[in-house]
Amino acid sequence: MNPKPNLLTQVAAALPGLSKSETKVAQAILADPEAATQSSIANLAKLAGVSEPSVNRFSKRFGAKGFPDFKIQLATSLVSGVRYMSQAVEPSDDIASYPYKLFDNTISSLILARDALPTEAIAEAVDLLSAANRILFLGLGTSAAVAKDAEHKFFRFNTPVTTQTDPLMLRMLAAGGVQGDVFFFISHTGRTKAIVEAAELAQTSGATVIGLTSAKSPLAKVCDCVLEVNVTENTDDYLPMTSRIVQLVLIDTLVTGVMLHGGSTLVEHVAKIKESLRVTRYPSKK
Amino acid sequence: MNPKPNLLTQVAAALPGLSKSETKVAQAILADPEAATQSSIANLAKLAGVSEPSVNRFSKRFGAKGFPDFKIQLATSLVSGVRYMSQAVEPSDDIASYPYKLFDNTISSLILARDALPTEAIAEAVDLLSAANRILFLGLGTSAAVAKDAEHKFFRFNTPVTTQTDPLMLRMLAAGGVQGDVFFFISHTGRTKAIVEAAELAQTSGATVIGLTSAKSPLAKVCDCVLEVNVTENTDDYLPMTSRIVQLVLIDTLVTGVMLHGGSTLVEHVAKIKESLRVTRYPSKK
DNA sequence: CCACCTTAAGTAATTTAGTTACATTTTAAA
DNA sequence: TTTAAAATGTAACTAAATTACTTAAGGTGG
Repeated sequence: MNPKPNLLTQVAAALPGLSKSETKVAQAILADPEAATQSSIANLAKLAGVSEPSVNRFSKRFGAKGFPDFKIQLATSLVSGVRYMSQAVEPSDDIASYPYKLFDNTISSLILARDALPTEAIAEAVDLLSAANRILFLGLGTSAAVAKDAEHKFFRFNTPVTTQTDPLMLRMLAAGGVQGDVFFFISHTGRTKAIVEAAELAQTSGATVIGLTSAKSPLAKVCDCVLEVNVTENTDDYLPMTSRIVQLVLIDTLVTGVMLHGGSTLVEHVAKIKESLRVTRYPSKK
Repeated sequence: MNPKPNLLTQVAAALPGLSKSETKVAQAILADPEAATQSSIANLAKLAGVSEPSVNRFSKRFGAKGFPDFKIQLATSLVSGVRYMSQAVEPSDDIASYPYKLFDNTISSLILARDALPTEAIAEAVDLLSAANRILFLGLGTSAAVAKDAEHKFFRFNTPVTTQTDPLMLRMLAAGGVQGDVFFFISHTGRTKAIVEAAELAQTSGATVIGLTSAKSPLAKVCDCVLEVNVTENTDDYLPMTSRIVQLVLIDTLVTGVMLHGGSTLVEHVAKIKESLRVTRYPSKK
């Protein structure tokens, strides 16, 4: 639907197959993409140590109409200066770099996820969740926090909603599923045994099973509806971080979908619930 | 540090103060920013129904060197086609629009937050967390899920970490704080009474108090270290969504900071913990 | 209420930047 | 070693953008 492979990534990927001067141009651009978007063709040519037409040819090779067009596309690959490419955090990073890297990586993941949203699955999940008599959000570890967040969001609707992290309770819940129940399993890897087994049990029990996981995982195989989220964690040495953010935004999408599905009645209901929280807060001045 | 207010937002904001032809240009650009980045000055002038120099003057008014430069800046305001402006979800939205709006809004918030990161406070919080004997992540409602996520992340370090959502337990915990304890309060509004009161108690008890909240809120006033996150929720009719995402990424930043602070010893410890989870998963094929 | 001044917008000339066509060099193959 | 094809550079050319100038519009003081 939105096939827009990032130009900067493309340039990096094409590097090995480029000719001598084209390589020089590519390197000059990759060295400082922000600067490249600002320079004239003469400037960049000088910087790369090649002639102007070489830069022009380079631009056309990547599908641009010419150099100015290339610059525009390049600028689009940068998000307000965010380098829309994965950058691992290194031990040498300091306070001036790692926070930005983390935000940039998260933003990049969201952009990639946005360009590959499983809209049909989302629509299906919204229908299933809207029709549910009971919803169970189930995840372990990091995904438990995601499940908890989902519970909070859906709690504001009229449908009973639960989370559970005890594996034994999970099995019992899953085994006791009935038609009308929607089991929503969350697992980035889709390989957590306790989750996959619970999903199998739920599937057998006649309940509806939705999975928020990566494609072709064991969990995906046992779901009625799979919400695929394929995020490659680039911070392997450290901790998984970006995938759950994407999961959370996807859940926001489902919340919004259910809300729109429910129409004004549901909106009013949610407003009422929101209002009930007012007294727990100190009033704002405005 | 990175003061880059978004051009598209700036244009929209400047609209009321613009002259007749400048307004026309602004409208033409706002109507289809993507197209504007692709057109020539002649094209855009025709589209807006003004002369070419008007477009040029317009460009300069917004700090650009000229029209081409303006186009580059404009392209930077768009993230791979993401409209880097808040767009409210409307009842008329369907599956083809609302998921993208949600992702776009989240991405926009992250970009804005990234350009206003409280780096000093982050550095301070990292030092405090690294030195802590015990860490308590405390939030209610949506922030409870954020706290739970933080707990999961910090659990992998050597420091004892807890969360608590029962308001009575919260008070008791806070009252019983000792030096070496780090109370980490999470509240988007910073106006939740139970949280603010607990923060006051913790403050009095001699423990260190960190707040992840918005600036100048009641909570911010009673913290030793305030991590300001100023996200304006643009989905007022529906549910708070983007603020917690920013909070989560900020916590990721803290986790990374503590990790870097701890050096190789901590990295090894975390690797060991990660390894311990392996047997709970089905092996991946590769 | 009119004249003048200030600001805004358009026209046309100029300048700058980018492109194309062609020449030269390099490289690989026969 | 010759030859041809691919790659790169030079220079002429084209298009686009900018500047300087002119005209028009709107507001203010006489």
